[in-house]
Amino acid sequence: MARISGSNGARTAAAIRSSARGLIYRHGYAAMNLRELATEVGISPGSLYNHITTKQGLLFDLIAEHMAALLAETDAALAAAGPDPMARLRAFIAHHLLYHFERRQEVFIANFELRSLEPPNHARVVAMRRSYEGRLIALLDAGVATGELDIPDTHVAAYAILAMLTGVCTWYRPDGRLSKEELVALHTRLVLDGVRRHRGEAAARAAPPARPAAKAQGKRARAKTPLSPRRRGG
Amino acid sequence: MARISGSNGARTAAAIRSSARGLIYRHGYAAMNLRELATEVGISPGSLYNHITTKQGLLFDLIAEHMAALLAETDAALAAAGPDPMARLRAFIAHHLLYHFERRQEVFIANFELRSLEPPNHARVVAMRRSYEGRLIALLDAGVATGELDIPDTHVAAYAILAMLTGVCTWYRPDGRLSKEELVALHTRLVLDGVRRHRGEAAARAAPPARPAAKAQGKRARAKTPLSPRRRGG
DNA sequence: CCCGGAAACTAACGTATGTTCGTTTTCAAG
DNA sequence: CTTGAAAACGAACATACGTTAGTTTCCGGG
Repeated sequence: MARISGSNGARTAAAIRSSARGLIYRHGYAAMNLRELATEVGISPGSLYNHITTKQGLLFDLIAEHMAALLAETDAALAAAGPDPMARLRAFIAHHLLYHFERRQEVFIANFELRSLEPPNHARVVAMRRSYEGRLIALLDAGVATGELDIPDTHVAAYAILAMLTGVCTWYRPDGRLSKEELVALHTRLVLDGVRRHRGEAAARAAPPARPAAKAQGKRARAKTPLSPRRRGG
Repeated sequence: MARISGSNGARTAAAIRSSARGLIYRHGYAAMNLRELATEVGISPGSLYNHITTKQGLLFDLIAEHMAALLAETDAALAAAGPDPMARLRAFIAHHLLYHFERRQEVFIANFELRSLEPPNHARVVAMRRSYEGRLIALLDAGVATGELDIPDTHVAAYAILAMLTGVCTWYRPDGRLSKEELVALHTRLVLDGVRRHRGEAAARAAPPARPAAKAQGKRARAKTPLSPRRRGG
Protein backbone atom coordinates (compact mmCIF):
# COMPACT_ATOMS: atom_id res chain seq x y z
CA MET A 1 0.00 0.00 0.00
CA ALA A 2 1.98 2.92 -1.26
CA ARG A 3 1.07 5.93 -3.30
CA ILE A 4 -2.30 6.14 -1.63
CA SER A 5 -5.33 6.67 -3.84
CA GLY A 6 -6.15 10.32 -4.27
CA SER A 7 -2.80 11.48 -3.01
CA ASN A 8 -1.69 14.84 -4.24
CA GLY A 9 1.75 16.35 -4.03
CA ALA A 10 0.72 19.95 -3.71
CA ARG A 11 -1.84 19.21 -1.06
CA THR A 12 0.62 17.17 0.99
CA ALA A 13 3.27 19.85 0.75
CA ALA A 14 0.81 22.42 2.01
CA ALA A 15 -0.26 20.15 4.85
CA ILE A 16 3.35 19.64 5.86
CA ARG A 17 4.01 23.34 6.05
CA SER A 18 0.82 23.98 7.91
CA SER A 19 1.48 21.28 10.49
CA ALA A 20 5.10 22.29 10.80
CA ARG A 21 4.06 25.84 11.57
CA GLY A 22 1.85 24.65 14.38
CA LEU A 23 4.40 22.26 15.82
CA ILE A 24 7.28 24.70 15.73
CA TYR A 25 5.06 27.36 17.21
CA ARG A 26 4.04 25.14 20.11
CA HIS A 27 7.20 23.16 20.78
CA GLY A 28 9.98 25.09 19.09
CA TYR A 29 12.09 24.02 16.15
CA ALA A 30 14.57 21.92 18.07
CA ALA A 31 11.86 20.16 20.03
CA MET A 32 9.74 19.39 16.99
CA ASN A 33 10.47 15.97 15.54
CA LEU A 34 9.74 14.83 12.06
CA ARG A 35 7.95 11.70 13.15
CA GLU A 36 5.34 13.71 14.96
CA LEU A 37 5.05 15.99 11.96
CA ALA A 38 4.59 13.02 9.65
CA THR A 39 1.94 11.55 11.91
CA GLU A 40 0.02 14.81 11.98
CA VAL A 41 0.15 15.07 8.20
CA GLY A 42 -0.86 11.46 7.87
CA ILE A 43 2.17 10.07 6.05
CA SER A 44 5.26 8.16 7.05
CA PRO A 45 8.43 9.91 8.17
CA GLY A 46 10.37 9.02 5.06
CA SER A 47 7.68 10.41 2.80
CA LEU A 48 8.33 13.88 4.13
CA TYR A 49 11.46 13.92 2.04
CA ASN A 50 9.43 13.92 -1.13
CA HIS A 51 8.48 17.48 -0.17
CA ILE A 52 11.25 18.94 1.93
CA THR A 53 15.01 18.99 1.58
CA THR A 54 15.88 18.83 5.28
CA LYS A 55 14.37 19.89 8.56
CA GLN A 56 16.50 23.01 8.42
CA GLY A 57 15.36 23.77 4.90
CA LEU A 58 11.76 23.50 6.01
CA LEU A 59 12.33 26.06 8.75
CA PHE A 60 14.05 28.45 6.42
CA ASP A 61 11.28 28.19 3.84
CA LEU A 62 8.63 28.96 6.43
CA ILE A 63 10.47 32.01 7.73
CA ALA A 64 11.58 33.40 4.40
CA GLU A 65 8.12 33.14 2.90
CA HIS A 66 6.65 34.91 5.85
CA MET A 67 9.15 37.74 5.70
CA ALA A 68 8.65 38.21 2.00
CA ALA A 69 4.89 38.36 2.45
CA LEU A 70 5.19 40.83 5.31
CA LEU A 71 7.36 43.15 3.27
CA ALA A 72 5.12 42.97 0.22
CA GLU A 73 1.89 43.54 2.12
CA THR A 74 3.39 46.36 4.13
CA ASP A 75 4.43 48.15 0.99
CA ALA A 76 0.94 47.70 -0.40
CA ALA A 77 -0.61 49.14 2.76
CA LEU A 78 1.74 52.12 2.74
CA ALA A 79 1.05 52.77 -0.92
CA ALA A 80 -2.67 52.73 -0.22
CA ALA A 81 -2.21 55.25 2.60
CA GLY A 82 -0.94 57.97 0.32
CA PRO A 83 1.88 60.42 0.90
CA ASP A 84 1.04 62.01 4.25
CA PRO A 85 3.60 60.87 6.87
CA MET A 86 1.15 60.58 9.72
CA ALA A 87 -1.37 58.68 7.62
CA ARG A 88 1.38 56.34 6.55
CA LEU A 89 2.49 55.84 10.13
CA ARG A 90 -1.04 54.98 11.18
CA ALA A 91 -1.31 52.62 8.24
CA PHE A 92 1.93 50.95 9.23
CA ILE A 93 0.78 50.43 12.80
CA ALA A 94 -2.62 49.11 11.81
CA HIS A 95 -1.20 46.84 9.17
CA HIS A 96 1.50 45.52 11.43
CA LEU A 97 -1.03 44.58 14.09
CA LEU A 98 -3.60 43.11 11.77
CA TYR A 99 -1.03 41.11 9.86
CA HIS A 100 0.44 39.85 13.11
CA PHE A 101 -2.98 38.91 14.47
CA GLU A 102 -3.64 36.97 11.32
CA ARG A 103 -0.35 35.13 11.29
CA ARG A 104 0.72 34.79 14.86
CA GLN A 105 2.49 31.53 14.31
CA GLU A 106 4.66 32.68 11.43
CA VAL A 107 5.55 35.85 13.29
CA PHE A 108 6.53 34.02 16.41
CA ILE A 109 8.62 31.55 14.49
CA ALA A 110 10.34 34.22 12.45
CA ASN A 111 11.23 36.13 15.62
CA PHE A 112 12.33 33.37 17.90
CA GLU A 113 13.64 30.61 15.72
CA LEU A 114 16.07 32.90 13.97
CA ARG A 115 18.83 31.45 16.06
CA SER A 116 17.97 27.98 14.81
CA LEU A 117 18.91 28.98 11.29
CA GLU A 118 22.33 28.07 10.05
CA PRO A 119 24.56 31.04 9.19
CA PRO A 120 23.76 31.49 5.48
CA ASN A 121 20.02 31.19 6.03
CA HIS A 122 20.27 33.34 9.12
CA ALA A 123 21.93 36.15 7.24
CA ARG A 124 19.28 36.21 4.56
CA VAL A 125 16.44 36.47 7.03
CA VAL A 126 18.20 39.14 9.05
CA ALA A 127 18.53 41.23 5.93
CA MET A 128 14.80 41.06 5.30
CA ARG A 129 14.11 41.99 8.86
CA ARG A 130 16.40 44.99 8.64
CA SER A 131 14.51 46.05 5.60
CA TYR A 132 11.25 45.95 7.49
CA GLU A 133 12.63 47.96 10.39
CA GLY A 134 13.98 50.42 7.88
CA ARG A 135 10.49 51.17 6.63
CA LEU A 136 9.34 52.24 10.07
CA ILE A 137 12.48 54.24 10.71
CA ALA A 138 11.88 56.08 7.46
CA LEU A 139 8.31 56.85 8.49
CA LEU A 140 9.45 58.24 11.81
CA ASP A 141 12.14 60.31 10.14
CA ALA A 142 9.55 61.70 7.78
CA GLY A 143 7.31 62.66 10.67
CA VAL A 144 10.20 64.34 12.43
CA ALA A 145 11.02 66.23 9.25
CA THR A 146 7.53 67.71 9.06
CA GLY A 147 7.66 68.58 12.74
CA GLU A 148 4.68 66.40 13.59
CA LEU A 149 6.80 63.93 15.51
CA ASP A 150 9.26 64.65 18.29
CA ILE A 151 11.70 61.77 18.54
CA PRO A 152 15.21 62.03 19.95
CA ASP A 153 16.32 58.79 18.32
CA THR A 154 14.24 57.24 15.58
CA HIS A 155 16.16 53.97 15.57
CA VAL A 156 15.53 53.33 19.23
CA ALA A 157 11.95 54.47 18.89
CA ALA A 158 11.39 52.13 15.95
CA TYR A 159 12.72 49.14 17.85
CA ALA A 160 10.65 50.04 20.89
CA ILE A 161 7.52 50.44 18.81
CA LEU A 162 8.04 47.19 16.97
CA ALA A 163 8.66 45.37 20.22
CA MET A 164 5.48 46.77 21.68
CA LEU A 165 3.36 46.00 18.65
CA THR A 166 4.77 42.57 18.09
CA GLY A 167 4.39 41.77 21.76
CA VAL A 168 0.64 41.86 21.40
CA CYS A 169 0.80 38.58 19.52
CA THR A 170 2.02 36.79 22.59
CA TRP A 171 -1.26 37.25 24.34
CA TYR A 172 -3.85 38.17 21.72
CA ARG A 173 -6.58 35.60 21.27
CA PRO A 174 -9.30 35.89 18.64
CA ASP A 175 -11.93 35.07 21.25
CA GLY A 176 -10.42 37.39 23.82
CA ARG A 177 -12.00 40.37 25.48
CA LEU A 178 -10.82 42.94 22.96
CA SER A 179 -11.42 42.95 19.24
CA LYS A 180 -8.69 43.49 16.72
CA GLU A 181 -10.02 46.94 15.97
CA GLU A 182 -10.01 47.92 19.62
CA LEU A 183 -6.45 46.73 19.99
CA VAL A 184 -5.38 48.65 16.91
CA ALA A 185 -6.98 51.78 18.31
CA LEU A 186 -5.40 51.33 21.74
CA HIS A 187 -1.95 50.73 20.38
CA THR A 188 -2.15 53.45 17.79
CA ARG A 189 -2.82 55.83 20.57
CA LEU A 190 -0.03 54.47 22.75
CA VAL A 191 2.47 54.80 19.94
CA LEU A 192 1.40 58.16 18.61
CA ASP A 193 1.21 59.77 22.02
CA GLY A 194 4.68 58.46 22.67
CA VAL A 195 6.24 60.08 19.63
CA ARG A 196 3.99 63.00 18.81
CA ARG A 197 5.04 66.56 19.45
CA HIS A 198 3.11 67.86 22.41
CA ARG A 199 2.39 71.50 22.79
CA GLY A 200 3.88 73.43 25.68
CA GLU A 201 4.91 70.78 28.16
CA ALA A 202 7.84 69.59 26.17
CA ALA A 203 10.87 69.32 28.38
CA ALA A 204 12.00 67.34 31.37
CA ARG A 205 9.56 64.55 30.91
CA ALA A 206 12.29 61.98 30.87
CA ALA A 207 13.81 63.33 34.04
CA PRO A 208 15.58 60.82 36.26
CA PRO A 209 13.23 59.18 38.76
CA ALA A 210 14.76 60.63 41.90
CA ARG A 211 14.96 64.37 41.34
CA PRO A 212 11.84 66.31 40.45
CA ALA A 213 14.03 69.42 40.51
CA ALA A 214 15.31 69.65 36.93
CA LYS A 215 11.92 70.71 35.80
CA ALA A 216 12.06 73.92 33.86
CA GLN A 217 15.53 74.31 32.61
CA GLY A 218 16.11 72.34 29.45
CA LYS A 219 13.09 73.35 27.44
CA ARG A 220 13.26 71.46 24.18
CA ALA A 221 16.87 72.06 23.38
CA ARG A 222 17.97 68.49 23.24
CA ALA A 223 15.04 67.15 21.34
CA LYS A 224 16.74 67.43 18.01
CA THR A 225 20.31 66.88 18.99
CA PRO A 226 21.59 63.38 18.44
CA LEU A 227 22.17 61.26 21.45
CA SER A 228 25.60 61.13 22.92
CA PRO A 229 27.41 59.73 19.94
CA ARG A 230 30.07 57.48 21.32
CA ARG A 231 30.34 54.62 23.65
CA ARG A 232 31.32 54.59 27.21
CA GLY A 233 34.15 52.82 28.93
CA GLY A 234 32.95 49.57 30.36
CA MET B 1 41.18 9.95 39.18
CA ALA B 2 37.89 11.07 40.57
CA ARG B 3 36.95 13.64 43.13
CA ILE B 4 39.53 16.02 41.77
CA SER B 5 41.77 17.81 44.23
CA GLY B 6 40.33 21.11 45.29
CA SER B 7 36.90 20.33 43.92
CA ASN B 8 34.08 22.14 45.59
CA GLY B 9 30.41 21.35 45.40
CA ALA B 10 29.11 24.87 45.67
CA ARG B 11 31.52 26.21 43.10
CA THR B 12 30.67 23.48 40.63
CA ALA B 13 26.97 24.00 41.09
CA ALA B 14 27.39 27.70 40.39
CA ALA B 15 29.48 26.98 37.31
CA ILE B 16 26.82 24.62 36.01
CA ARG B 17 24.09 27.20 36.36
CA SER B 18 26.21 29.89 34.82
CA SER B 19 27.17 27.78 31.82
CA ALA B 20 23.63 26.50 31.43
CA ARG B 21 22.34 30.05 31.30
CA GLY B 22 24.68 30.88 28.48
CA LEU B 23 23.99 27.71 26.54
CA ILE B 24 20.23 27.94 26.84
CA TYR B 25 20.39 31.61 25.94
CA ARG B 26 22.38 30.91 22.80
CA HIS B 27 20.97 27.61 21.63
CA GLY B 28 17.66 27.21 23.42
CA TYR B 29 16.74 24.66 26.02
CA ALA B 30 15.89 21.82 23.65
CA ALA B 31 19.02 22.34 21.61
CA MET B 32 21.32 22.46 24.61
CA ASN B 33 22.80 19.09 25.46
CA LEU B 34 24.22 18.06 28.75
CA ARG B 35 27.46 16.80 27.29
CA GLU B 36 28.30 20.24 25.98
CA LEU B 37 27.32 21.70 29.31
CA ALA B 38 29.53 19.25 31.15
CA THR B 39 32.45 20.00 28.86
CA GLU B 40 32.09 23.72 29.44
CA VAL B 41 31.98 23.23 33.20
CA GLY B 42 34.92 20.89 33.01
CA ILE B 43 33.38 17.74 34.41
CA SER B 44 31.99 14.55 32.93
CA PRO B 45 28.34 14.27 31.88
CA GLY B 46 27.42 11.93 34.69
CA SER B 47 28.86 14.25 37.32
CA LEU B 48 26.23 16.83 36.48
CA TYR B 49 23.78 14.70 38.37
CA ASN B 50 25.55 15.38 41.62
CA HIS B 51 24.20 18.92 41.29
CA ILE B 52 21.00 18.80 39.28
CA THR B 53 17.97 16.58 39.40
CA THR B 54 17.20 16.52 35.69
CA LYS B 55 17.66 18.78 32.71
CA GLN B 56 14.12 19.98 33.19
CA GLY B 57 14.75 20.66 36.86
CA LEU B 58 17.76 22.74 35.95
CA LEU B 59 15.67 24.90 33.62
CA PHE B 60 12.99 25.37 36.21
CA ASP B 61 15.49 26.37 38.87
CA LEU B 62 17.06 28.96 36.60
CA ILE B 63 13.72 30.51 35.71
CA ALA B 64 12.16 30.37 39.14
CA GLU B 65 15.17 31.97 40.79
CA HIS B 66 15.18 34.75 38.27
CA MET B 67 11.50 35.48 38.73
CA ALA B 68 11.80 35.49 42.49
CA ALA B 69 14.72 37.92 42.30
CA LEU B 70 12.86 40.16 39.87
CA LEU B 71 9.85 40.36 42.15
CA ALA B 72 11.91 41.02 45.23
CA GLU B 73 14.06 43.71 43.68
CA THR B 74 11.09 45.38 42.07
CA ASP B 75 9.35 45.63 45.39
CA ALA B 76 12.48 47.11 46.90
CA ALA B 77 12.70 49.70 44.12
CA LEU B 78 9.06 50.63 44.52
CA ALA B 79 9.39 50.93 48.24
CA ALA B 80 12.35 53.25 47.79
CA ALA B 81 10.34 55.42 45.42
CA GLY B 82 7.84 56.41 48.04
CA PRO B 83 4.08 56.72 47.72
CA ASP B 84 3.63 59.05 44.75
CA PRO B 85 2.11 57.07 41.82
CA MET B 86 4.11 58.80 39.11
CA ALA B 87 7.37 58.46 41.00
CA ARG B 88 6.60 54.80 41.49
CA LEU B 89 5.84 54.36 37.82
CA ARG B 90 9.13 55.97 36.86
CA ALA B 91 10.90 53.78 39.36
CA PHE B 92 9.25 50.70 37.91
CA ILE B 93 10.30 51.59 34.38
CA ALA B 94 13.86 52.42 35.36
CA HIS B 95 14.23 49.34 37.48
CA HIS B 96 12.72 47.08 34.85
CA LEU B 97 15.17 48.32 32.25
CA LEU B 98 18.24 48.28 34.45
CA TYR B 99 17.46 44.85 35.82
CA HIS B 100 16.89 43.56 32.32
CA PHE B 101 20.12 45.08 31.05
CA GLU B 102 21.95 43.40 33.87
CA ARG B 103 20.41 39.98 33.37
CA ARG B 104 19.57 39.68 29.75
CA GLN B 105 20.11 35.96 29.63
CA GLU B 106 17.84 35.10 32.53
CA VAL B 107 15.16 37.38 31.17
CA PHE B 108 15.30 35.88 27.73
CA ILE B 109 15.17 32.37 29.09
CA ALA B 110 12.31 33.12 31.42
CA ASN B 111 10.31 34.62 28.58
CA PHE B 112 10.95 32.18 25.79
CA GLU B 113 11.61 28.87 27.42
CA LEU B 114 8.40 28.97 29.37
CA ARG B 115 6.94 26.55 26.90
CA SER B 116 9.72 24.09 27.64
CA LEU B 117 8.52 23.74 31.20
CA GLU B 118 6.36 20.79 32.06
CA PRO B 119 2.87 21.67 33.28
CA PRO B 120 3.43 21.87 37.03
CA ASN B 121 6.60 23.93 36.66
CA HIS B 122 4.96 26.01 33.97
CA ALA B 123 2.07 26.90 36.20
CA ARG B 124 4.30 28.05 39.01
CA VAL B 125 6.31 30.37 36.78
CA VAL B 126 3.20 31.77 35.13
CA ALA B 127 1.87 32.66 38.54
CA MET B 128 5.01 34.64 39.36
CA ARG B 129 4.82 36.38 36.04
CA ARG B 130 1.21 37.32 36.64
CA SER B 131 2.27 38.76 39.92
CA TYR B 132 4.85 40.96 38.22
CA GLU B 133 2.39 42.18 35.61
CA GLY B 134 -0.01 42.89 38.44
CA ARG B 135 2.39 45.34 40.00
CA LEU B 136 2.51 47.45 36.86
CA ILE B 137 -1.24 47.26 36.37
CA ALA B 138 -1.68 48.49 39.93
CA LEU B 139 0.65 51.41 39.26
CA LEU B 140 -1.27 52.38 36.15
CA ASP B 141 -4.57 52.10 37.98
CA ALA B 142 -3.20 54.36 40.70
CA GLY B 143 -2.14 56.93 38.14
CA VAL B 144 -5.55 56.80 36.54
CA ALA B 145 -7.15 57.26 39.93
CA THR B 146 -5.24 60.46 40.59
CA GLY B 147 -6.04 61.70 37.09
CA GLU B 148 -2.43 61.91 36.06
CA LEU B 149 -2.75 59.05 33.65
CA ASP B 150 -5.29 58.60 30.89
CA ILE B 151 -5.54 54.93 29.99
CA PRO B 152 -8.57 53.28 28.45
CA ASP B 153 -7.43 49.80 29.43
CA THR B 154 -4.71 49.37 32.00
CA HIS B 155 -4.29 45.65 31.35
CA VAL B 156 -3.58 46.14 27.67
CA ALA B 157 -1.38 49.12 28.42
CA ALA B 158 0.61 47.13 30.95
CA TYR B 159 1.24 44.31 28.51
CA ALA B 160 2.20 46.76 25.79
CA ILE B 161 4.58 48.60 28.07
CA LEU B 162 6.20 45.43 29.32
CA ALA B 163 6.62 44.18 25.77
CA MET B 164 8.25 47.43 24.76
CA LEU B 165 10.57 47.59 27.73
CA THR B 166 11.53 43.95 27.63
CA GLY B 167 12.12 44.17 23.91
CA VAL B 168 15.08 46.43 24.51
CA CYS B 169 17.02 43.45 25.81
CA THR B 170 16.93 41.84 22.41
CA TRP B 171 19.20 44.46 20.95
CA TYR B 172 20.84 46.28 23.87
CA ARG B 173 24.59 45.82 24.04
CA PRO B 174 26.75 47.21 26.84
CA ASP B 175 29.20 48.62 24.31
CA GLY B 176 26.47 49.99 22.05
CA ARG B 177 25.83 53.55 21.02
CA LEU B 178 23.50 54.38 23.87
CA SER B 179 24.20 54.10 27.57
CA LYS B 180 21.82 52.48 29.99
CA GLU B 181 20.86 55.82 31.40
CA GLU B 182 20.07 57.24 28.00
CA LEU B 183 17.92 54.25 27.17
CA VAL B 184 16.08 54.59 30.44
CA ALA B 185 15.40 58.24 29.69
CA LEU B 186 14.22 57.53 26.16
CA HIS B 187 11.89 54.75 27.15
CA THR B 188 10.56 56.55 30.17
CA ARG B 189 9.54 59.31 27.87
CA LEU B 190 8.00 56.94 25.34
CA VAL B 191 5.95 55.22 27.99
CA LEU B 192 4.87 58.26 29.94
CA ASP B 193 3.88 60.21 26.86
CA GLY B 194 1.85 57.21 25.80
CA VAL B 195 -0.20 57.04 28.97
CA ARG B 196 -0.13 60.54 30.40
CA ARG B 197 -3.14 62.75 30.31
CA HIS B 198 -2.58 65.49 27.76
CA ARG B 199 -4.27 68.78 28.18
CA GLY B 200 -6.88 69.85 25.70
CA GLU B 201 -6.48 67.38 22.92
CA ALA B 202 -7.82 64.47 24.92
CA ALA B 203 -10.51 62.84 22.86
CA ALA B 204 -10.74 61.04 19.54
CA ARG B 205 -7.13 60.14 19.25
CA ALA B 206 -7.88 56.46 19.56
CA ALA B 207 -10.74 56.50 17.11
CA PRO B 208 -11.07 53.02 15.64
CA PRO B 209 -10.48 52.99 11.91
CA ALA B 210 -13.80 51.39 11.09
CA ARG B 211 -16.40 51.73 13.79
CA PRO B 212 -16.31 54.69 16.16
CA ALA B 213 -19.51 53.37 17.69
CA ALA B 214 -18.43 51.30 20.68
CA LYS B 215 -16.61 54.29 22.03
CA ALA B 216 -18.63 55.88 24.72
CA GLN B 217 -20.36 52.98 26.29
CA GLY B 218 -17.81 51.09 28.28
CA LYS B 219 -15.86 54.13 29.33
CA ARG B 220 -13.35 52.71 31.69
CA ALA B 221 -15.62 50.43 33.55
CA ARG B 222 -14.10 47.36 32.01
CA ALA B 223 -10.56 48.31 32.83
CA LYS B 224 -10.77 46.08 35.85
CA THR B 225 -12.31 42.99 34.33
CA PRO B 226 -9.83 40.18 33.78
CA LEU B 227 -8.80 39.18 30.32
CA SER B 228 -10.07 35.97 28.83
CA PRO B 229 -7.93 33.28 30.40
CA ARG B 230 -4.72 32.61 28.60
CA ARG B 231 -4.25 29.16 27.31
CA ARG B 232 -1.11 27.43 26.28
CA GLY B 233 -1.96 25.20 23.39
CA GLY B 234 -3.28 26.27 20.08
C1' DC C 1 -2.82 -0.48 -23.11
C1' DC C 2 1.49 0.65 -21.40
C1' DC C 3 5.03 2.99 -19.04
C1' DG C 4 7.59 6.37 -16.32
C1' DG C 5 7.51 9.36 -12.80
C1' DA C 6 5.30 11.04 -8.56
C1' DA C 7 4.34 9.87 -4.08
C1' DA C 8 3.70 6.84 -0.83
C1' DC C 9 5.36 2.69 2.06
C1' DT C 10 8.56 -0.19 5.26
C1' DA C 11 12.92 -0.79 7.18
C1' DA C 12 16.93 0.47 8.85
C1' DC C 13 21.33 3.08 9.74
C1' DG C 14 24.09 5.99 12.45
C1' DT C 15 24.36 9.04 15.77
C1' DA C 16 23.19 11.88 19.69
C1' DT C 17 21.06 12.40 24.03
C1' DG C 18 19.29 12.11 28.91
C1' DT C 19 20.20 9.36 32.48
C1' DT C 20 21.92 5.49 35.49
C1' DC C 21 25.41 2.63 37.59
C1' DG C 22 29.34 1.13 39.96
C1' DT C 23 33.75 2.74 41.17
C1' DT C 24 37.28 5.77 42.87
C1' DT C 25 39.26 9.52 45.22
C1' DT C 26 39.30 13.46 48.38
C1' DC C 27 38.18 15.74 52.58
C1' DA C 28 36.56 16.51 57.16
C1' DA C 29 34.67 14.74 61.39
C1' DG C 30 35.30 11.41 65.17
C1' DC D 1 43.90 6.77 61.74
C1' DT D 2 39.48 5.50 60.48
C1' DT D 3 35.36 6.27 58.14
C1' DG D 4 31.61 7.95 55.51
C1' DA D 5 29.72 11.26 52.67
C1' DA D 6 30.69 14.34 48.77
C1' DA D 7 32.01 14.67 44.24
C1' DA D 8 34.25 13.20 40.61
C1' DC D 9 35.17 9.34 36.98
C1' DG D 10 34.34 6.04 32.89
C1' DA D 11 31.11 3.13 30.72
C1' DA D 12 26.98 1.92 29.22
C1' DC D 13 21.83 1.72 28.39
C1' DA D 14 17.76 2.81 26.11
C1' DT D 15 15.64 5.55 23.32
C1' DA D 16 14.72 9.04 19.94
C1' DC D 17 15.90 11.45 16.04
C1' DG D 18 17.18 12.97 11.15
C1' DT D 19 17.89 10.84 7.16
C1' DT D 20 18.59 7.26 3.42
C1' DA D 21 17.42 3.21 0.72
C1' DG D 22 14.78 0.15 -1.68
C1' DT D 23 10.20 -1.03 -2.95
C1' DT D 24 5.38 -0.53 -4.23
C1' DT D 25 1.39 1.61 -6.06
C1' DC D 26 -1.35 5.14 -8.46
C1' DC D 27 -2.08 8.29 -12.30
C1' DG D 28 -1.57 10.78 -16.62
C1' DG D 29 0.53 11.04 -21.22
C1' DG D 30 2.15 8.25 -25.35
